[in-house]
Amino acid sequence: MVLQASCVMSIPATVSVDNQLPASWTTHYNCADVTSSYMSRLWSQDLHPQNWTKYQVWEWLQQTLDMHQIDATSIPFQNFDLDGRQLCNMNFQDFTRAAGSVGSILFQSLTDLKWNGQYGQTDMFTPGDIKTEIETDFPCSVLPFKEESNFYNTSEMFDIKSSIQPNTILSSPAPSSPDPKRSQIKRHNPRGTHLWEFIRDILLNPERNPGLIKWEDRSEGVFRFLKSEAVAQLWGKKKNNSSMTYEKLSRAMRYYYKREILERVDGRRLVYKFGRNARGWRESEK
DNA sequence: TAGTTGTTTCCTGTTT
DNA sequence: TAAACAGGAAACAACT
Repeated sequence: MVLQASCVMSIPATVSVDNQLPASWTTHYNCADVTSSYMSRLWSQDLHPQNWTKYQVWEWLQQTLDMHQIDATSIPFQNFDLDGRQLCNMNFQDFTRAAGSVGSILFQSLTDLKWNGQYGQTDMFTPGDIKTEIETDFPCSVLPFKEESNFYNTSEMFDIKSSIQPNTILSSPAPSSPDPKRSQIKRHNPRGTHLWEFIRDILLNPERNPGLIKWEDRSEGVFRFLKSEAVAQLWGKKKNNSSMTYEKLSRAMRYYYKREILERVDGRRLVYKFGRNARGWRESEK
């Protein structure tokens, strides 16, 4: 199976198959409704939560935690040694009992999956066919912009981390539960979302970012900046850098050529192309 | 504490 | 002539 574009599982290539529990979904939506819609898209094409195996429950659990940037050790995984049917039978109180303050987030996520999905297929993805990517964030770029500015309003972001009480440290993992060490794998992504991912996610969500960047050739990954300075300011806003300009942004973009995240498009101004190391932009990755 | 990474900033020269 | 491109160099912050 393939996942939604921009939502690529992140598992180091060195991790063996049986280790390929959700190691690092680095997606970090900060807005609950966006998160839920994303999760719906992510899972809806596969299998109703009722039909999940224990493994799939853990997959969902960890992905949800990663999305909210919640340390996986902050909830006792052994409390989720359940299959999908048991999980779906849990009510809100059960979730808060099992996961403390994180329970409400998990409940919300599951509820959304249960009601917003389109199920019926039975080819739930297996660890082996999950595309791997170490540092993919699904950034906040899909957050709705303020009408008047088209820019992020970071103050509106839902900072779930700050609401988590780290008082539910996993004392001992359930024998078959995801390895907490694995969930603590650190990725070198000091500033959160990478620029190219930020750009990618604007492209993937044009309805939320009208007229900033557009695809020139979707299948080839060619895109063009329509409002280069606006994108730069948007990026600056995200990075809390009011002095960001397109000139600086484009310099950062050019560094991606060497890493083959972007390819040069000669002779065309404001046009870039995703390279072979850019993930999550292809329609086939959806 | 040093090294790494991913920018950010500044700059000069070139191309469109 | 302005805007954009190209890329070197140094700085910076977060992280390993």
